[in-house]
Amino acid sequence: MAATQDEPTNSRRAELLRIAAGLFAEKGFKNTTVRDIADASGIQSGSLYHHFDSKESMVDEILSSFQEELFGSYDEILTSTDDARAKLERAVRVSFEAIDRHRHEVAIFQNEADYLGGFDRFAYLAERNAQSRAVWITLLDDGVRSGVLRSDLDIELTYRFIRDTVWVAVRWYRPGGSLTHSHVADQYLTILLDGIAHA
Amino acid sequence: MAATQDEPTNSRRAELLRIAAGLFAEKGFKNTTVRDIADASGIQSGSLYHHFDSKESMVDEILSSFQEELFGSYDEILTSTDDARAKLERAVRVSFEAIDRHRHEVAIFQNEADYLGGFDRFAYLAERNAQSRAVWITLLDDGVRSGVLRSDLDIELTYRFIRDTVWVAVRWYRPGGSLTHSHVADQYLTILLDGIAHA
DNA sequence: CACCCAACCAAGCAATTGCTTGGTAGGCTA
DNA sequence: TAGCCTACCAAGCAATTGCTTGGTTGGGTG
Repeated sequence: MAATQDEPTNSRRAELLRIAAGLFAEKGFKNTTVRDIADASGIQSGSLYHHFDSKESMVDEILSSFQEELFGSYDEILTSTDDARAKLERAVRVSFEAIDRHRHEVAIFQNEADYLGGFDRFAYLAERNAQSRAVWITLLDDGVRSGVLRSDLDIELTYRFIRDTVWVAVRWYRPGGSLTHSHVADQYLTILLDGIAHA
Repeated sequence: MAATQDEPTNSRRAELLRIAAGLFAEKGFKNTTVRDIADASGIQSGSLYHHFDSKESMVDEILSSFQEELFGSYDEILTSTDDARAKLERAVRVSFEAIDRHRHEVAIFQNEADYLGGFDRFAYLAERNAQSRAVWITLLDDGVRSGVLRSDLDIELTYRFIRDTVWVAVRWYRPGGSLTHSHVADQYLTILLDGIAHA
């Protein structure tokens, strides 16, 4: 797991990471060459190695710092005093917010977690995945127990459906477009909670 | 678009395609080398070129023949005499069935359509995408018009949610596992149509 | 028996890959 | 003014890539 040191003079470094994240998200990690990143940054490929150890270090920093922020938000929800339904709604909204503010990072995680997870260095990705599952299962269990959610649900399957549908939105959602992330979250919660069938 | 010629002696060819599909689905297209495919097939990498023009030809055949089958199923549904709700349910079930029977092909399409779509040769992927959208939008419109579905739905967003949630299941669904594709379809339709909230 | 042909091998080529090396420009500081 | 440090360049290396080439094998067919 990479250290995310926000030292005074890392603006250039941070910019290079942003550029790399965009390329990784768009073309895939392996499919993006260090020369691609260098070209997009207006420097030579070798110059990247003044800032970073390797291409792997770049994704590492991109992913780990994003995950840290995201799970901070989840923790806030879990420890809040909201009721089960409000917590579930907040978790969904926070996720769409993450897509809005960090679409490159989300896309990279969605597309590359399987591949990267194979390396020791990225073992934390699997841990984060388990942690995320724990959050959602807790929220769903609480929902059923408190009578907010239907009791005939297959919790495990429901978790997968929510997780997948929320995060896969990163494929088409574009910040600044005609849809805001909160509008998308509203619509999604409507469908998820009450279904699309006429009452 | 590749011709899918089922000539008498193409068993070896078909087997190589199946092996390639598995690798493309698991590791990605660009991330799978012709040597990987050859190793998995027990032959030399050069020998693949006795059967296929190029690595691209292989995905091409894999994807185009799958798409042909899938859209045949969709057409059957559209031209059937079922009511709006039954058609929608059938479309969902057919999709989960496709995941069950052709998970490699589905996974490849989900993961590589963006990348491959950039090449002229794979322009048909975008056409198929549009065709698929037309199918779902038609089903949803009919549903709203006939009163089966709620009229306050954002049809475009609803389409995206259904499409994404259905197909993304290929990431975790495993044929022969504890869940059958029809059980998954049942649960999904329950959530989709009636929601997860307590009535 | 002579021939054919599908299926393969062994070797290698040109391009692309991640990364290394030795050096330089220019702003800041003691 | 001397020294230092950040950010970079120019060149290239070893490995890997998709694909080509010329040749071999062995089961069938006339």
